[in-house]
Amino acid sequence: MGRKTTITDVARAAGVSKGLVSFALNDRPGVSPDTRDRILDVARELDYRPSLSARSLSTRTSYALGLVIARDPEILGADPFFPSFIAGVERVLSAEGRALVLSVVGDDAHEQTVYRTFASDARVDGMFLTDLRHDDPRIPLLQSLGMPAVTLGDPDARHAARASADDAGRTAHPYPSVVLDDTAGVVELAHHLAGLGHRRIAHVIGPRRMMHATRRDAAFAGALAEAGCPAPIVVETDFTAAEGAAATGRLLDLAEPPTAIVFGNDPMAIAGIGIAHERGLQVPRELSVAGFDDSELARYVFPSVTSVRSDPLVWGEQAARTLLQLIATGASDDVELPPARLVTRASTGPAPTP
Amino acid sequence: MGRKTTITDVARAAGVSKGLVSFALNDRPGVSPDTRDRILDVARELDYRPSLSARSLSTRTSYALGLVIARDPEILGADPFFPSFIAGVERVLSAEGRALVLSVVGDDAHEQTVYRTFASDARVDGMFLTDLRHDDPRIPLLQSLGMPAVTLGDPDARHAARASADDAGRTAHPYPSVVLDDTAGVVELAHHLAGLGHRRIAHVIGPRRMMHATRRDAAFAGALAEAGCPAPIVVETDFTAAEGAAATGRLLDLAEPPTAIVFGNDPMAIAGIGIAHERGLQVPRELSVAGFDDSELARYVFPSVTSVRSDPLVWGEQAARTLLQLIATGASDDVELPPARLVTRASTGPAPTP
DNA sequence: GAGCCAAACTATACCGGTTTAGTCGTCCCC
DNA sequence: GGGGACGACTAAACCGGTATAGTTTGGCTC
Repeated sequence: MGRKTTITDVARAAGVSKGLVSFALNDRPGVSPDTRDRILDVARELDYRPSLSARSLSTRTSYALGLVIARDPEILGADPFFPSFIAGVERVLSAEGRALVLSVVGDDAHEQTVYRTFASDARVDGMFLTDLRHDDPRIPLLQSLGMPAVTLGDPDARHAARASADDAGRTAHPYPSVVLDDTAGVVELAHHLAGLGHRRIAHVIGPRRMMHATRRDAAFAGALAEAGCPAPIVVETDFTAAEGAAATGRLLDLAEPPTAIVFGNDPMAIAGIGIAHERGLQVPRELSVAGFDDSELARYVFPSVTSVRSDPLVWGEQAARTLLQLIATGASDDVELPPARLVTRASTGPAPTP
Repeated sequence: MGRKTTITDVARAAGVSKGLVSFALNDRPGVSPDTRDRILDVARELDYRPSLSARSLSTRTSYALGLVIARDPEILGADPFFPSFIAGVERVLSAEGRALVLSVVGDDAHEQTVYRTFASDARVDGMFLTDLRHDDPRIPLLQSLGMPAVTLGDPDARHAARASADDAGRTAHPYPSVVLDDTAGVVELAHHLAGLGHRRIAHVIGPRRMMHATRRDAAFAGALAEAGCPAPIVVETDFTAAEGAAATGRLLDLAEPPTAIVFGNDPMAIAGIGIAHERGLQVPRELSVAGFDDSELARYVFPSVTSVRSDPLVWGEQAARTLLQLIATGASDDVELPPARLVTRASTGPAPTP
């Protein structure tokens, strides 16, 4: 079987130089319409496909984007966020002939190495920054590596700056962000629970070093205060169902256990319901439970789980689009997605009367 | 800031030709020990890293492996198999300086395109074939594209051939396979349920076109027959919690509903428990439920779910190793992993007495 | 009709590696 | 001491594109 057809084959068949073929294919000026058409015809006929590696070498572009996930494999499996996010990214990339290079790392040290390797190998043209952390070290790292990136959420914690007098004074972050305001849904949830008469409420959040954990914590506590409720009991976890279950156990062991528990993701909420049932508590009659992300399973457990719907798929799509634009034009605006909304289901109900 | 150091820089600094540097770095014969050491020293000092794209171009190797997942994003999120599998693959690849290129596609037509594109762009050096189908069209496709691959499970359905007289006569499959015998766990499960006195048993399986679905179906039915039980009621689903729930509903509506339901994955099992509870049925007192894969959540719902533990992480590791070996040496043996084992938990119990 | 300019096209130098053909020197052997 | 073999190394071709400098062609101007 013959070799793959190269640009030289096309040039020879069309009777022109290979430089001109390159021009025609990347439709750049300097090619007469007739010639261009002829070249394109020949290329199609020979089923010519430019070699990615040759192109990468001369353009210093890899036509791929990178995603490094720094979570324990175990958690990754339980949390539906990333698969959906990836699917959204893919939807955009595959249409553009680009690929997604994925890396899953356990520890932070290894994480740095992967970012460095991706950059120095020029394996990707840009990266997605998820699970943003406070003063995220990856931002200066990527900046020093000259690697374009897009962040999921605003690395400057604009919500905090908003309260301060000098909003304009905040540090401009170097990368465009795609923001999905999760606090909106959390606030709705706080009002929902307060409205149901709950006063002793617990908030089981993800790792504090991740911005979304503290951001939601602040939003939830703030909204409860506004509604005249006491501050929630906050428990930090690593997002695993195991820690969600453990946290629930500890909360229910308190002298005055909460009447409602809000979890940072759905798997933890489902595990929480499991613990409650194990102890013979009725949900929501004796304990209300809510989750986050609104995964498929939330609808199908018993009772179905009240959750805050963030849309990882759309988030992925938009992040991919933003990153591609940044790479192509050198600049890209921040994008604000529709805020997360509360989805009320059967796991939340009126607070039990004492 | 200066350009990246290239092989020419190293050659100049070491006072040799760049060809020799290449030899030294890929430790090939024809370089004197002294010179080799000197070159390596210089390379280290200059922090030289070969350009991936340049190397790709001249060696026709991309140093990346590909995984195409043909599942609906929604299902992907619910099923923890892939994230764990990917984490396992990554563990091996990152140590080898290779990357994983991922693609998530919804429909089959698009699937073909992605395989073709990966091949014609030479974006990957080999591919993982998961969710093997009967007479899987991807095998001849990849073969015709000259793309190395490794299959998860045996595409020849050896378990069927085993029964036939002429075992040697079966078609030799072109790709090495990494087999994790899931039937062992399914058989254990059948005996477990039969031993508990269950007679009316349902099996909610995944899509029939996937080999593992029919394989497990056959194994389960066979083991039940052996144990003197009637044939199970089989329901085909798409692996979503939604269809798992729907199937459960239909089964419980039967005039003689099953006393035990076995599901093809854990999310469906959890959804099944949800439906049972919704109808006021006690699990396992009135209905026993079992899942598959033994995901984290299975341990933490109420009641905890009896499941068959397949080990996606190990599967991913081994598949990566096998594929790398195939690519490097041109041949690789099939690998047999420890079989899946039953994990008994609280969701299965004695059959209710009529 | 000489002079000029732009458009269309060619030739060639890259990109940064690998690989092959060829050069040089040294040791060995008869 | 001449010839062959071998080890160490260099020069240059090559992978398949893109980018740039240079050449041809045709039309327009005065």
